[in-house]
Amino acid sequence: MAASVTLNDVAKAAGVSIASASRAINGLDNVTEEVRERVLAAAGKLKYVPHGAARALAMSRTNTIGVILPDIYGEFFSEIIRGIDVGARASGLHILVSGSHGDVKEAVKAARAMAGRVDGLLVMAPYADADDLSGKLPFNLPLVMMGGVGGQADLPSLVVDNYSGALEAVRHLHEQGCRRIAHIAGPESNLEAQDRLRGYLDGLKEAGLSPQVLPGDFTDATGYAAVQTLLAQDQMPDGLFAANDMMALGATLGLREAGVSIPDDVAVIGFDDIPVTRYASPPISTLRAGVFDIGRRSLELLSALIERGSAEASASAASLIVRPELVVRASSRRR
Amino acid sequence: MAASVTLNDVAKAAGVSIASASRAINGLDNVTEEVRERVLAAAGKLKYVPHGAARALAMSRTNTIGVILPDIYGEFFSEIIRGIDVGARASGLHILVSGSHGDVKEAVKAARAMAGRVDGLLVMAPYADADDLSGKLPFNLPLVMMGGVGGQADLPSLVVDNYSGALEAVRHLHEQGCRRIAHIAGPESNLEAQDRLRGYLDGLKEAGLSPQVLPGDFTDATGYAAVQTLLAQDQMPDGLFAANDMMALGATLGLREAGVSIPDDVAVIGFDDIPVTRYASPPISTLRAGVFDIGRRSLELLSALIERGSAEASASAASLIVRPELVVRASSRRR
DNA sequence: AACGACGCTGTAAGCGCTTACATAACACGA
DNA sequence: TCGTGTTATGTAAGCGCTTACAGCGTCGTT
Repeated sequence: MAASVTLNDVAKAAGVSIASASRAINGLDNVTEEVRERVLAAAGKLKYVPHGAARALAMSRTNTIGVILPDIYGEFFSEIIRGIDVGARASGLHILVSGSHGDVKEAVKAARAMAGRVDGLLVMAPYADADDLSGKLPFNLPLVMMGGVGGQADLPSLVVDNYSGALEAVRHLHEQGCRRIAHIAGPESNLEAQDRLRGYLDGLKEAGLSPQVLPGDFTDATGYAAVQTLLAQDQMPDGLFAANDMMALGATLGLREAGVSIPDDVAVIGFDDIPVTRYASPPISTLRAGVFDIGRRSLELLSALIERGSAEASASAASLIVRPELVVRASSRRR
Repeated sequence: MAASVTLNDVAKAAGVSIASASRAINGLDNVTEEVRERVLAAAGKLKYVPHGAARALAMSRTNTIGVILPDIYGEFFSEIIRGIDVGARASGLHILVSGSHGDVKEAVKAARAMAGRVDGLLVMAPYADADDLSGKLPFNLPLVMMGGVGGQADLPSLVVDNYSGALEAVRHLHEQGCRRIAHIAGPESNLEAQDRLRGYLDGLKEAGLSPQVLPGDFTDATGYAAVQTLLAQDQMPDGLFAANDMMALGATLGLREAGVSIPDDVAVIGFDDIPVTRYASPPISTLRAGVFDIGRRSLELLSALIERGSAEASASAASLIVRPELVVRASSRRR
């Protein structure tokens, strides 16, 4: 079914041995110019294309890295992928992506399927029960975690300081004069969401305010739903911190529909700084986690691990912690 | 570096031949229960993970399909990928993605790199000079084009009827009372953009209006810039058709800043129906190309090609044409 | 009791490629 | 002229896996 013309065919057509053909095609220097030309000519005529799997098997090198994300689309992951893509191009690597759809088992399955097809793994698995992962993932493949792991996280990783970010969000709203600050939380089993919730709670305690937490799952729909809940109660909050931007977006949509003024009646802030926050009306304040950079830097880290022996390097690899940056836009700026 | 424990190790540990080990692991029925258990136990203890490349080489089957897009991030492509992902999961396939960054040569390079690592290719290459492609791509790999090709398009493909869509957009604006309808075009070398431009021009002719075309490159920045140009001229248009949603988004941003009312002063419509159009304010009218479906259906088509012998199937594969659907939102609805 | 049929297991031949090693060819200085 | 170093080429051994085929023990049948 697949590519039928092999290196052997090329070698025969050029009248040389398969070894010479291989050398000529790979640009090694120990071949006569004449042979090289003959081989390349033959390859061109036959439309020869090297067989990736065979090459990978022979060299145990794939020049491909596997990427496992909860999902592979949507603003947030798209931005991560962009970062990875940029890094990968710079390192001449290809990427094999897979979505785990929020399931640890799926993530493990995906990782297993990638074994032997990639030189390293970039994994984001913000699952609370991810102890499984650490045990099952590393079939001595270089691995970089994005965003922290459940169990004993001794893996090299790039994590966002979600707690501090959330704290900062709350402080910001407080400074803007908000006194009733509600929080739309992320999925309960999501580690990042948990940290953001902790930051929120501590922030409110610090300010001496009483918290209100609404459930959410990181989608705009739940942000919208949360607002409906709020609208139905006696007193609206005057500040709203959503655990991510998509929910903040859904929330502003709901507020706008209800004729609530942002930020005057309710100040809103999200988390992540995905591109769409800028187009919203009003543009949404957020904590810039540098999503793009997380992707790019993770890849660079992984790439470095691969270059070295991986095993030793892996041990030395510090876990980088990214401190998110407060980005104040119209949705929370009161004058 | 990579996975070190091989099937051979497992076989030895289980005290059986490598063939039996293979059979046990792959769930074939011709093994004693006892042997199977021994093998699986050994595999578990040794943390054996099958080597993908080796398996691929031996079976000439990868269960992976390659996806080549101009870019692999951003709302539009993200949506395509989502469609592909959904389809792939349904068919038990993995996806190897690559961005061609708007360059035919890159696309070809990516495709070559995928040879032997995928069972089929899903390609989007809206380049005007894509004749090269048709010649160089098909190393007898099943292939489905998304969105049409430059040269003689005898390849199975899924294309959007951009011309009709554009025509419809113009008619809609006209019906809403617009009499000076400007167009923000896509990249000149982009086939889809060309068709949309043609549709626009024909639409204006049909309505007896005179056209005004502004350059763009599908990014929000150029949509914004186009509006600046318009604002600087004597008379603003009262209708604006952007060749894609991102530019429409940038345009509305610019108009809003300038205090121009949408849709009363200027009615705006985009193309593609990417998710963000719904969050914009006002929500943007557009032509729903069913981006998600294009991804999913392309994959299904490809998957079918792979199942059959590919070659013959390829010939019979009709090119599906998707007619975009007008979605009217607040940005162009005048009452 | 002998024979074929049947089912499990092992042996070995690849899949297409790279690469260590052997070989051959050639040029050089002595 | 011969040995030696240098370089181009070929041979063959894998990389880890699947799978056709052969081998062999068992059982049912006559």
